[in-house]
Amino acid sequence: MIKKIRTTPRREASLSRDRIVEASIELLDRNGEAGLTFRALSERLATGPGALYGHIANKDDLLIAACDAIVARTMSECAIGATPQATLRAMALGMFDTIVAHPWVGSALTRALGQLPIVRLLERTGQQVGALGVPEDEQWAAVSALLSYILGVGGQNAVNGQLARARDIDRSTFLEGLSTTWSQLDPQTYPFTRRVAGRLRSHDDRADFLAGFDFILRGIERSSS
Amino acid sequence: MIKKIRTTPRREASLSRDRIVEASIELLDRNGEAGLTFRALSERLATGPGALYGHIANKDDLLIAACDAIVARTMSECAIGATPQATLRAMALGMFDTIVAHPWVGSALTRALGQLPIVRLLERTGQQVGALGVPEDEQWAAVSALLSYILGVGGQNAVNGQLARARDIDRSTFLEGLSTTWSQLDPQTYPFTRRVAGRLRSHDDRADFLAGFDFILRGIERSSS
DNA sequence: ACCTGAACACCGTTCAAGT
DNA sequence: ACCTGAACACCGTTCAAGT
Repeated sequence: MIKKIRTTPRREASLSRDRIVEASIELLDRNGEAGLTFRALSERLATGPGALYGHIANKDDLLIAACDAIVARTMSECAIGATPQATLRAMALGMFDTIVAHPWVGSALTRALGQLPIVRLLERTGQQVGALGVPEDEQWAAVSALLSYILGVGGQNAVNGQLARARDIDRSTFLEGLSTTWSQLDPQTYPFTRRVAGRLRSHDDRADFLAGFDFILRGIERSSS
Repeated sequence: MIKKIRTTPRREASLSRDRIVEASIELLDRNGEAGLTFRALSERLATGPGALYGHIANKDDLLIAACDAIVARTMSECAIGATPQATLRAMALGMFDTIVAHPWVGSALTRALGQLPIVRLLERTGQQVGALGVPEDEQWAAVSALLSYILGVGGQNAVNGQLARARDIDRSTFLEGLSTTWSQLDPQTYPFTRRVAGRLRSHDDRADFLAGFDFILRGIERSSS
């Protein structure tokens, strides 16, 4: 007896939350936040848009789940340093780099208030701040400052990346344009902005990020000693 | 001769960018980011959705313009202090309060990279950091740290506010829920989060914000002295 | 029990037609 | 020159019907 030949390709596996999240990440990485669509997603998974609602609550839920998968990976990969400061810096840089690689993670994080991806960051930050010797009743302030900063820069980098994709401008031409716009501002009301306009093109986001993180660390150390 | 009686109400004024922005702010304040719709907006202005495109480029442009109107007002209202530190703190608190009052401003700001509302913040911050005595080549790092922090907290507060509106939960019941969720996490992997869960309900966002801002200020002072 | 996909109630944006 | 508003090309989400 001859084996029956399939006319439609076999589905890789049955639909599951994990497969949906994995496919979402691919779509988000390829086309940014606009690339995640229930129609595109269901096509990729060879099903109908309605089927997805059996495994996820809605689009927000899906985006946060995708974000959490990426954050969990970053947390497990970034190094534990010799000192709490080093561990915190490694985590911060790890997040910076993943947001550069997956800009949509930056905007997803800002919308995940209190949810799992944020809790992962909160926990690691909290443990290291404790190890730093900050008294218990000052730990929350320190942790929320560090986290707010990471999320703030992350959000900026997200725009950076999505803007770069939207118009398919490369980063340096965008900065070039911003630099000329800023240098044409009124010198009376915008002296500082005009002054930094020139240096905009050559600056290093990653170094600036780390410098800012170190300001906060130093401020924390100073206040608890 | 009898005056002709109008059958439709007279338009207040002809369509203009300012009137559109003003109406947008009212819609955003009333119903959040979801409330700003070209249909709702054109109805409010007694015109068709297409007419708006004569005065604004697209929805993003409109949102940033509305955001800038609010930020400009805040900048002009917040006090100039006796010291650069005091002025910076007043500006930061002014932004915090306006974002609490207009949560959509928080998310609009994050998407306004390099645009007018950001430039207003950048300029004032830069001038005060200069007055603080930070050497020229370290000013950019200090300014971008302070700004990233403000934008980071602003983004969080925006979610806070929009989340409160979406489900019409009040803030304390939301924190209550988060507090119980966090306190049920695995004690082995989430000791810090569990520990702070209890204090979540009673904490003061505004005080935390200021404490974090002061960490950065202290870090800046320390590194440049 | 789970999937399917047409249908619903929306969006932002465009553009021929009007004034 | 400017406004009008139907039309276009999409969304997220639902739900009767299928298997």
